[in-house]
This record gives sequence, structure tokens and C-alpha cells, in this order.
Amino acid sequence: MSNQHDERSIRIEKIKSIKESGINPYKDRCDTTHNLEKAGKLEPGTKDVELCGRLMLKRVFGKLIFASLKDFSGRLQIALNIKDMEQERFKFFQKMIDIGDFVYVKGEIFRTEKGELTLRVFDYKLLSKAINPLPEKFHGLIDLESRSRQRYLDLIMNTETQERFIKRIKILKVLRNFLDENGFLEVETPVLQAKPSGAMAKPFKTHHNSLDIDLFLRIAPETYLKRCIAGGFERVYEFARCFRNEGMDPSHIQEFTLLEFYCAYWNYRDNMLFTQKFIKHIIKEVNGSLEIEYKDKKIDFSSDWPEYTFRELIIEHTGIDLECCESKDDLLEEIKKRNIELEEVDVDKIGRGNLIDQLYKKVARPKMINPQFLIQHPIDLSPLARKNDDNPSVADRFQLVVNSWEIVNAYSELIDPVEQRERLVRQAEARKKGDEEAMIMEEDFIQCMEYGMPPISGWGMGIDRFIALLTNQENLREVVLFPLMRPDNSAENT
RNA sequence: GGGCCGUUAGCUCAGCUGGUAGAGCAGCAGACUCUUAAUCUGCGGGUCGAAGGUUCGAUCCCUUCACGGCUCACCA
Repeated sequence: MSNQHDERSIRIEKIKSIKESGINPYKDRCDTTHNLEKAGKLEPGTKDVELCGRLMLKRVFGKLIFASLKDFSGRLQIALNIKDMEQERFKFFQKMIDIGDFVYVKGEIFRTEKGELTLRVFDYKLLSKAINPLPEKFHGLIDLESRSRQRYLDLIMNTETQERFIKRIKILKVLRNFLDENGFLEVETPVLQAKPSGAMAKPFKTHHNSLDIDLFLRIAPETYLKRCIAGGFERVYEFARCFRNEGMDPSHIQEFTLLEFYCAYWNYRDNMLFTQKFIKHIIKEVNGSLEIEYKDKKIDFSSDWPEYTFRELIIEHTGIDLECCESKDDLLEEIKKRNIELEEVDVDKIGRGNLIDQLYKKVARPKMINPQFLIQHPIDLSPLARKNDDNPSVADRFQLVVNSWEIVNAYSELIDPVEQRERLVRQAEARKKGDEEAMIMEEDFIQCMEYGMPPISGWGMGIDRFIALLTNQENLREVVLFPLMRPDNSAENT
């Protein structure tokens, strides 16, 4: 792989020769007077400007060199004129400083004949030498796999990548601020759990050596956050990194961030009102406008978001009235009558609630672009949610659907310990029958509930999806700095 | 997990019906004092993802494998 013509070897040779001349090519620090963005706003004629950054471009014209520096704030052109320094220094820059190296430069701001604001360099210093060449200056790094595996290159080469991650940070901050301002306290709950609960999902399994027990990575923070409420906290939230051992595709990653909050004495209706205020505030802060552009669509958050029950949506899209099909078999018959294909759904294994959910996902959800609330979920899909007082087959629950994605899932929490036990027992039975995603019986959580819990409404949001929505991305890997990828072993054998 | 597609120089990409590979950028040597993907001359750089198979001959056809992308299913 390496020979004398290989760029990497050439650069290593350069380092050797730099070191032999008594210069350390890896400095420990650097002072500057401006970052590059601020330097780019200085008046021509400003003297003694000290800058540093990574060299991104170098154009040599014999006795004049144009180059481009990049730092976190931006880019600025620099120019070296052979008249402005000892010839040896000029030659050194020409021969020994490569694209990708970090340099310090000192000089005066001026405007080139072509009008570009530029630093005229009188003095410079090599701060750190790179040995691998950067990707090509015009196309940069394009391939999603390379960009994900070598995110640092993606960040260097594609300014929109850096902007996207800065936007992610801002969104998290705005979410956090809003919750803080509304009296919520940020808490931290365990990632390693003996019984992964709070969602219907397959967990990652690991092992604790000294306790000699299997542990699981959390699939949701829900039951721990509710323990906090039982313990007297009234409003808590957590940005919870969660892990689900399921298939990967553009809208699912193994490790994702779930924001959950819990508020004592609220029901799901209170929470719907809050949600609308909350999300509108975030979008306004981050985006400036309540109408966002997403791919070829416009998504409008500005109006009052409509709410639909499962029943209404399914009547609208299929003509089937859930109230007229009390049993799963009745519903199945109606589905068949209308030639609606639920391909690959194993209708024998799933219950009525799940069948309704599948039907909704097939016929209604793909058409739900603008924000809307979905309410009255089948109770057997919501083992931790409160049963509706008027209709015991549905839960006091809502989802916010945007762009066919379930962005928010929230409900009035079930706080009746006897009923909670029964519901979890039923889940445990389903689990025994082979439903890997049925919820786990968590005795400790029920015991907590038996000591008494106030009325609670809980709320959860898939942060990565929300960010993808606000950054116009279709693949969640674009909004996670270092998404999980299968290790690439080919490079390790060299 | 299934289906479809992809993997060629450091990067971005060509490569015809099978005759063992090209360009641009980057690099090296040289010219050049205003470039904006600078230009000009010359040069070097490849296990064509991997392993088998068919063939006189494979980047190309076949099989298997690896990695990825899209998609279906599960899910947020």
C-alpha cells in the first residue's frame, strides 16, 4: 500500500525533514485575534490579525500563493507574497505545507484585485501536519457510508453537515429550555436494566460479571420516570438514549434518543394542549416560521392541529366502522371484503387492537402529512396507559403524526396498581406465547405504584426523527454523528 | 430477514458484444505575482470489494461471501 509515490509516505517524509530542521510539526497551542468569520468582517487595512485553521485549498503562482483557511466559524482566503517574507519561509510554505494541515498566520487584511477579502500573510507557523489527503475539493465526500463511517471528513468537507449538527444541538437546547421554563426537572435514570420495560420492543442483552446477571439496555425510560413522580417529583423529563434490537432502515436506528416527560395531575387532554404550544414554540425558535419545507412538501404547523380517533380515520379511509366489528374476526372479514391487503402481517398471531393498528398504518398514516393528533388507541396496545372512562376498549392516549411519522406518543398514565398488575400479567402471557415484544412483568414498578401515584400524563418524542424533519433529512443516520455500522474489517488487515 | 441495486486510483466518476484499465481533482517535478473547481508541460499512482467457477483469456459472464444503499416486514 505504501511506496515512495504514495501521498501519505511523501507527507511522512516531509514530517521527518521538518523535524530534522528543528521544527516540531505538532504544536501544543495557538493564540489568535479573531476567528475566521469575524476576520472576514474586518476592514481592509486591519493590521496584526492572527488567525489559525485548517488549510483547505492552495494555489501556487510562483511568487504568490493563495490559500484558504477553515475553522469552525467559517473560511477565509489568505495570500502569501514572496516579498513579504524571507524566500526560504515562502518556499517552505510552498513545499511543506499541504492541504489538510493546521496553520497559524499573521498579517494584514486586504482586498484582492478580484475583490475577495484576504489576509496578507507576513508570518506563519505550522501547527499540525496531516498525512492523509482530504477528499477532493469540488465534490467532497458524497457516499453515505463513507460519510457515516468517517464523519470527521463529512464535517470537514460538507458545511451543510456541520450546520445540520449545530441545528440538532440547538433543537435539543430549545426543547430543554422550554421544559425547564415550565417547571420540569431533568433527571437521569438507568440505561442498564434488569427488566427492560416501558415499550413494546426487543432489547439488547448484556451481562454483568461480578453480579453474574444478565442485564438489558433500556428500551424506554418510562417506568423509572414514573417512579420519580411517585417519589414526589411532579414534573420530570429525560433525554433518554434508548436501544432497540430491531431492524435498521432509514427511519430506525439501534441507538436513538427518546425525550420523555411526565407531569403529575395532568391528563392526556392537558398534555395535548401543552404539546401544541410546545412544538409550535420549538419550530418557531428553530425554523423561524411554522411552515417547514420537507423534501417536496410543505408541512404547516400553524393552524390548530386536528384530532382524529382511530375509528374516524378507518371509516374515512376504508369505510369500515370499528364499532360494528366487535371481534377481531368480524374486522378481518370486513378487511377481506374490501380487498385491503395487509401483506406479511400474521393476522392469526395478533389481537384485535394490533389489527386495527396495522390497518391504520396501511391505509391512513401514509396520507397524514400536516400535524394531527390521533386518539383513542386500542387498549391492548397500551399496557401502561389509562383506560378511557366511557369506552373501556380504548386508552386515554394520543399520538402526534407528522409526515406519516409518529413524532409524539403520550397518554394519561395508568395509576391503578391492581389493574396495572392484571394488564402486565396479560402481557407476560402473550410473551410466553412467543410475542417477543410484549411487555415484561416488572414487579418492582407495580410495587411502587401500590404505594400510590398521583394522576400523571406522560409524553415521549423520537428526537432523531423530529430533528430529521426539521433538517429536511429522510435518513436518521444523517442526524446522528456516529451511527452504528457493521465494522469494516478490510482496512484492519493492511 | 426478503427483493432490487451498488462496490474501479486518496476523492468524484468513465470503462462498448469478454482481449488484464481511463479522466478530473489531489500528489510529485517544472513554469507562472490576483486565483475562485486557476492555467500550462511532464511524471508516478490500481489485488477493478473477496474467493471460487466458465473461458485460450474475466473489471465485464456464473456462484458464494463481505460491506453498503433503497425497499418490504417489525418498530420510534
